[in-house]
Amino acid sequence: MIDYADIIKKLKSNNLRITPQRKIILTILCDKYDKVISINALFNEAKKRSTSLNLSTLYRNLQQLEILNIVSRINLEDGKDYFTLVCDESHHHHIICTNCGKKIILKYCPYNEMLNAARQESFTLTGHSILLYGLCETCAKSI
Amino acid sequence: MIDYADIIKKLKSNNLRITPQRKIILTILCDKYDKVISINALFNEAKKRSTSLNLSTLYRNLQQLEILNIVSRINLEDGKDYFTLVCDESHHHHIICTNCGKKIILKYCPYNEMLNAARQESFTLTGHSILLYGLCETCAKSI
DNA sequence: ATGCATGCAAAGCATTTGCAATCAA
DNA sequence: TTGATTGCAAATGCTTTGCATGCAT
Repeated sequence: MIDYADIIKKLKSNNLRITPQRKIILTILCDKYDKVISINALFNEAKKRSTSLNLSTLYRNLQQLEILNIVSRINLEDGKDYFTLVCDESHHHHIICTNCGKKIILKYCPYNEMLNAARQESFTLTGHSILLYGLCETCAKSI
Repeated sequence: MIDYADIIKKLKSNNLRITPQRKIILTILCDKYDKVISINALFNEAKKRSTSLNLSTLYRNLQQLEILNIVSRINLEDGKDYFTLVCDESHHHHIICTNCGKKIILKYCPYNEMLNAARQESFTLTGHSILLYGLCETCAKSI
């Protein structure tokens, strides 16, 4: 699993500078490595930790981190984007807790079955998106 | 499959009035019943057909039609919303041509397998979204 | 006649961008 | 030193809303 130090290396090797703003963004994402987090939640968390961070800086950084495949952007059913550290580079999908954002890697992917279904309709598949919503054990108990 | 006349009935039974704007929106959606269409494309098509239609009227109508389960809103990977007539009320997913918007009903749904995967992680599944992207036969040939 | 629907303009909201100042390397 | 990065403010783009007018029933 990728950790903070690895990410810093990856940034350096891409000629990106290690600024206080980048550090705080990455620290928060690492702290919440098993959750997805919205831009606003990330921004508020950064404010709590009393580091100067401008919203546009946050947007710009998330874009860069996404391009470097350090974070991934997940569009949930509420229409908003959420972010999370990429922690498994092999093909997978997610189960996400709609209450706390906890994410689970779902290795299962019905790609072959879908491919067959697509072929029957003469479609050439180029991509797919699968997202499961639910409640994690903790949230299921507390709600 | 639901057709124009059915939709008009459904609108009337819900005390919605049959205005020229509603007619043009529904006519376009019926003409393109096998495709998804973006708000802008729908708006431009309406202009072509030379009927007065304001963008906010379009937004308002699409919201109402969605609530009545006459159209469904699909959020594609480009982040934009697309609309299409609901033409099969039973559970299904879609394969969508990224070139022309053609949609195919995909009856296949790996829900049970996903349920098992979720259980293994102690997640209670509450929803899922599956979307396949591809090229339809026509577009695959022409690109 | 009634009140739902529309057009218009303004407001809202999330995100992006231009630019000068700042700072990491 | 110098070029990447930031903060700020303005701009952008999409969607929603308030309100007076119009129109379907």
